[in-house]
Amino acid sequence: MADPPLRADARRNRERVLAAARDAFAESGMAVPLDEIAARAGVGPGTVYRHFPTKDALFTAVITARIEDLVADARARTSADDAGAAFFGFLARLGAEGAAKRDLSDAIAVPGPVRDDLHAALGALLGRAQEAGAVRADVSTTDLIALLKGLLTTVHGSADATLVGRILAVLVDGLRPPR
Amino acid sequence: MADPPLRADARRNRERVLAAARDAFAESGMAVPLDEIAARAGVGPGTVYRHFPTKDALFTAVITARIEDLVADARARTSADDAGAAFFGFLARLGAEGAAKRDLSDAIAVPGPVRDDLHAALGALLGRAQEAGAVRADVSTTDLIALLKGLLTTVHGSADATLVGRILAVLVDGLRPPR
DNA sequence: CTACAATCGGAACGGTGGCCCCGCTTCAAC
DNA sequence: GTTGAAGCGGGGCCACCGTTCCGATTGTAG
Repeated sequence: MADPPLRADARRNRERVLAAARDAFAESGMAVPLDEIAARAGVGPGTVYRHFPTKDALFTAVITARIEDLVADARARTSADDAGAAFFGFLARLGAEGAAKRDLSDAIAVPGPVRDDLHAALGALLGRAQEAGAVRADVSTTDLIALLKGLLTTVHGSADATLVGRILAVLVDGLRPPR
Repeated sequence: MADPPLRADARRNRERVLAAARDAFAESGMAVPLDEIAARAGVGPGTVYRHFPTKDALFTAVITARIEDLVADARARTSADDAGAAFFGFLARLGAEGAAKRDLSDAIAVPGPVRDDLHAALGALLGRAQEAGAVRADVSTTDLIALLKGLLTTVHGSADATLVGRILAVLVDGLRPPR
């Protein structure tokens, strides 16, 4: 049942493709042609398809790893700090990530397993923050994702470095319990 | 210099194309193939191009008219009510419109003349509301558009009728001057 | 009614991009 | 070294879609 181990060159190419995909997706999101990813990796398109059945699968592989990092980061915060700070810290982290890489906004916009991962991660943090009274109780994870979409799709490549901060300020104030 | 008047059938077809485009864009946004618009209008693709030089031009024609309606509506509110109510009323109106039609979210996301129109309309309302002290002074029109993007791209076709209300509640609270 | 020009329809073109096929190369077990 | 299989490359197929072209059609001026 276990797959036989990959040949050495195959493993190397797989890593190259993943690295090229990380860069390309970060710059241009899902819109980047698969042939360009292959070219950046120094392989042919056929090789990409040997390792990933579809372009979406490659995108999912790249983004899922990134989101897992973010979630691990957030989980670390959660145990140390209070739930409210963990939650808002995660939002800030998302904003910074979105400003640097274009793929997160595609990940949050397109329904699929990646979006579900992010949904789950946000849901856990949101729930704790709500129990602690740091966030209003009437917002759902779905609402939160909708609110973040605009942030992530707008901030990438903006010349204005203060943009993320201002948008987050509005979101944070709006998410706090009403007076 | 004045263009000669259109032939009767040409004028009729132009209206049919516009009506079909309104429906099609509302349902599927810019993603709808131009051939489908032509089919709905009962004309050939060539006829569409006789009246509109490009698909974008057709989209612009459809959306610009809609935004002008919204702006006129907002302007009417502005003179009657106070600036804060006019502003927040316009936001609610946008949310309702976005829930019903999918094209507004494309209009706000894609840079171009349509986006600029909306930008200008929002800017005027926002400025008045800020002068009246109803909205925090440190948000720009660009920020506002970013915040609305998520709302508009999420809300269309959602089964949850209360979604718009909850998202708007967060935005409204966040946009109010900080305590 | 005639004739001309405006208009129409839809087949065809060109570009793009995801994905597959297959002859050749390279690895690694023996 | 030999050899069988895993892996590779990239040309090419196909589907989609915006746009254009042109022969057929239809409105309308005279």
